[in-house]
Amino acid sequence: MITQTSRYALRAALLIAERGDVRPVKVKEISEELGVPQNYLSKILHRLVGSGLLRSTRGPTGGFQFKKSPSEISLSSLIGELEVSEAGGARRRCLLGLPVCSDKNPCTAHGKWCKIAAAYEEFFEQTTLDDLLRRGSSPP
Amino acid sequence: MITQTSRYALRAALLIAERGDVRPVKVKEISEELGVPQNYLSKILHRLVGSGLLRSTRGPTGGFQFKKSPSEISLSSLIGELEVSEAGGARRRCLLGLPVCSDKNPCTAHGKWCKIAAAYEEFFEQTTLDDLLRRGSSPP
DNA sequence: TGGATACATCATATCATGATGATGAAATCA
DNA sequence: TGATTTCATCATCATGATATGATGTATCCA
Repeated sequence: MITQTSRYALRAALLIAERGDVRPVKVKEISEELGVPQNYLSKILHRLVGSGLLRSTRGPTGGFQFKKSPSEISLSSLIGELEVSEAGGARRRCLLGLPVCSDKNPCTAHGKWCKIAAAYEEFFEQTTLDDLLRRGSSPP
Repeated sequence: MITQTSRYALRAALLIAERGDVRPVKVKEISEELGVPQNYLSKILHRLVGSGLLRSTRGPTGGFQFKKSPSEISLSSLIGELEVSEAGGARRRCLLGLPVCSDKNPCTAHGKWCKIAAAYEEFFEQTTLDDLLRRGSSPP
């Protein structure tokens, strides 16, 4: 449902969100903790720097930090730039991949499928990093 | 959400289901109608023959037919064998890709995400080809 | 029997994803 | 200043998805 790259990004982001307010979090630290290839993770985080979510600093005491609060970062804003191929999203919306498929002009799968696709998209748009941080209580 | 290959398979299957009871449906006919590469489609349909869903016959009057009624063919049985990489499905069930993520031992995304993933899987398991055939009426 | 038809298969190409290893470049600090 | 640390980047690779084109092979029918 989401790419490996996005999963890495998500888990790394959670670590950075947890620890980043004290000091920058190093790639090596994250990659060892998550079991993710260091160079690959470095490139992923670098893309998140490019999309304006993270700040990176080099040298000793360097690492990655978020520029915004975790509560302001939706999963879709995090993952959005990483999922290149699914971009456009139009393809995601019609199960059969028809160029025209809408409420007015639906394919035979439209009724059921667009509910699935909508729930999927809403989840990523409405869930924030903060929602996924470990907490004492778990809201419904 | 699903691969191009699966989309081709689905649309081709619908054509075959619609027309196949009269006579076998030719690859060329399908590929021209759907705008799908003929050789590629041929290979996809051949895989569906391999998984026991379709019967193929060669020569003039040849083509593809379903071995079972469209109402007995779930989308997951159709697509299941075509989506190699997502096989196992365990990866699909945890947003963060954790090896262990269950109701008893959930990741922080589990609550919301497993509803999404479950709805997705149920759709493919419970929807049959017959459900997607053009009909006069459209059930809720 | 032999040509035409249509599926089966082989060889090959392209692209994105997911990765590995080496090197470059900025920042820190002794 | 110069060694160390850390991110940035380059080169390369393996794999699966998505094809394309040529060839093989079973079947039908005149």
